[in-house]
Formats: sequence, structure tokens, C-alpha cells
Amino acid sequence: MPKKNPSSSSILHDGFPVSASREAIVAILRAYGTLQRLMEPYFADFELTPPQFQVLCIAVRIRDKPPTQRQLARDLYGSVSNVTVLLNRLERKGLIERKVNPEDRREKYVLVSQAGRKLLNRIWQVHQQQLDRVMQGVTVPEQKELVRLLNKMSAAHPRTI
Amino acid sequence: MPKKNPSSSSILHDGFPVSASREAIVAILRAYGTLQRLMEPYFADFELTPPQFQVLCIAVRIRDKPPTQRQLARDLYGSVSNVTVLLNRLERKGLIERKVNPEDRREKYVLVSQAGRKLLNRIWQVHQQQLDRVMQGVTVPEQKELVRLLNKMSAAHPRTI
DNA sequence: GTTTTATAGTTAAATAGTTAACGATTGGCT
DNA sequence: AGCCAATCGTTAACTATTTAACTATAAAAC
Repeated sequence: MPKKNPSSSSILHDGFPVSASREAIVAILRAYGTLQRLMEPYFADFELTPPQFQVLCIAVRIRDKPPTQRQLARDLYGSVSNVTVLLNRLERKGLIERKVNPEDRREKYVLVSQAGRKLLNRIWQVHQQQLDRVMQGVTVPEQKELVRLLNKMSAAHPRTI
Repeated sequence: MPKKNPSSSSILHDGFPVSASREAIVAILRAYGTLQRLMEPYFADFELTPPQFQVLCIAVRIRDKPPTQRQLARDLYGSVSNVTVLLNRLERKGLIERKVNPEDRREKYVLVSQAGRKLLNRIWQVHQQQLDRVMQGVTVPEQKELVRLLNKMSAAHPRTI
């Protein structure tokens, strides 16, 4: 008789056996879901979505030149077409601007507008508090261990791009 | 002068400071991305998507009665309307069937068809191998620690539903 | 017993993401 | 110069997801 594991989630009781790797993967999916559930209403207060905030954060970074859409996609680990759509919405809200590179008219620079910068600063004033709230169940040393383990997992599968 | 953290990822260099909770959240997002990137092509070989596989796994569980769409949604931690759409696609592929409960004609039971069961068995024959491959960078004791930490984080934010 | 309320499921509109086809621009090769 | 290939971005079609509006059925209230 297989002994019941009282700490294991009831999600797993299908015809497939529970294993360490399966539990780890389920835990990652669950943590991601928790994250989404907490961050979406938080960003909604600023009339943003999590990916839109991510785009603004990356686009606002100080560089010699602003990023092109392609660089943005690379930094987001996403596709160029997805960035096009995200930027359309951010542009419609007046948070970013596109500017064709005059030296290579195929490229477009992404500039965070004054309104976009103001919004980012407004978010950043309370952002650390929100991040700490999300991780409040885990101590700081545990958070560091979490980072080590998760990054070890991700590092075992380097992106080819 | 704030001292640089050499282990921090270059993703974070915007105007907002790095912190333990921020690094943990970024690591979760990154791990989720890695997971998606590995699982999508894997399931595509079976002409499934990860959510569709999830639906089949939950619907196939042995119970006294098959689940209703609402029960399915609850177990998936998703919305009822999303389940409707997922089931439409699985039904079109002949992997599930809907059957109205004659005792309460509002409800519909979700039954995994013979073809659906065959597909699940085909996947399960290689599934453990795939899960182990995903977690291959992390030892089994580390996987268990990962589960403990992630679930501790999720448990601090119980769902109200 | 009829009306009201609650519940199950569907549909529509919005955002996010993918791949594939396409248009525009640049630059190399002849 | 002129064609060809590579690169940048957009568009289209698909899946996934949410919220809100809608339909159908059942249960409760009167």
C-alpha cells in the first residue's frame, strides 16, 4: 500500500505517479500562478499589465542609445511580433514613442515618454513594498536559496538564440 | 556608493534597485519561461498544448462520477469560460466528450474518450523522462527544497475562492 | 403555481503569446 | 548600376486567459 503524502497537493492524483521532478514542476507552475494573481490587480491600479510594465522597465534603461524593438524583444526573451503589439498599446496610451533610426531606416528606437517616466517613478515608490509582500512567506536567506536553485534549473537549459 | 552584486542578472539594470525579493521573483518568472520553452515543443509532438494536457489529466482522474466543467475549472484554478474554450478544442480533436447530467440539465460531465485515454497513456510512457530532463540541473534533494520554498511562498497567499 | 433568484455553461471583447507570411530597407555581389 | 540576400518591423491566424454579458435550467419565495 503506497503511503499517502499529506503535504502533496491533491492536484496530482491522476493515473501518473508523483515524483520529485514532477512535484518541483508543479510547484513552479503554482508559484507562477500565485505571482500572476498578486501582480495583475497591483499593476491594474496603474492601468498597466505585468508585460507592459516589463517593457517600460527595459526600455527606460540608460544606454548610449535607446533600444530598438529587436533589442527589446531579445531582452524580454520574447518574439518581435509580440513586442510590436505591446508597443502599439503603450504608444496608444502615450507611454512610449517609436522613432525611426535615420541611419538605418529599418530600425525603430523605443523611447519612454515623459508620461511613461512619471508613471514608472510613481510605481517604483511603492514597488519594493509589493515585491516584499509577494515574498513575505519566505525569509531572505530562503529567498536567496530559491534564486540559486531556480537559476541552476534554468541554467541547465541555455537558450540557443 | 551602492556596491554591485556580481551574481545579479543584467536584466535588472533599470532605475529600480535589486533586492532579494526582486531577484526571487525574477527567478520564478525565468524558471516558468524555461519550463514553457521546454514543454511546448514536447507536447506539440502529441499535437497538444500544455493546458490541454492538464485538462486531460484532471478529467481522466478516477472518481465516482466524471467531473463537471465547473469542477474542472476549480481544479485547474481557472475560469469556467476558459474551460469552455479548451474543451471545445479537445472535443473537436475527439479527445473528450461532454454529456449533460440528466438529473441536473445545467451541468455537463467531461469524459475523456478512448482516443484521449490512448493519447494520455502514450504520453505517460515518456513523461517521467521529460520531467526529469527539465529538472536535470538540480539534484533530487535540491528539488525537494525547491518544492518546500515555493510552496511556502504560495501558501502565504491562500486563494479566497 | 408563478415569479424571483441562483447556478451552469456559452459567447464576446480584450490582452498576451506563438509561428508564418509579408513589406520595406540595407548592403553585398556581380 | 542592379539584382539578391539578409534584416527590421508589421500583419494574420492561432491558442490561452480574463471579465462581463447572456442563455438555460433549477431552486426558492411568495
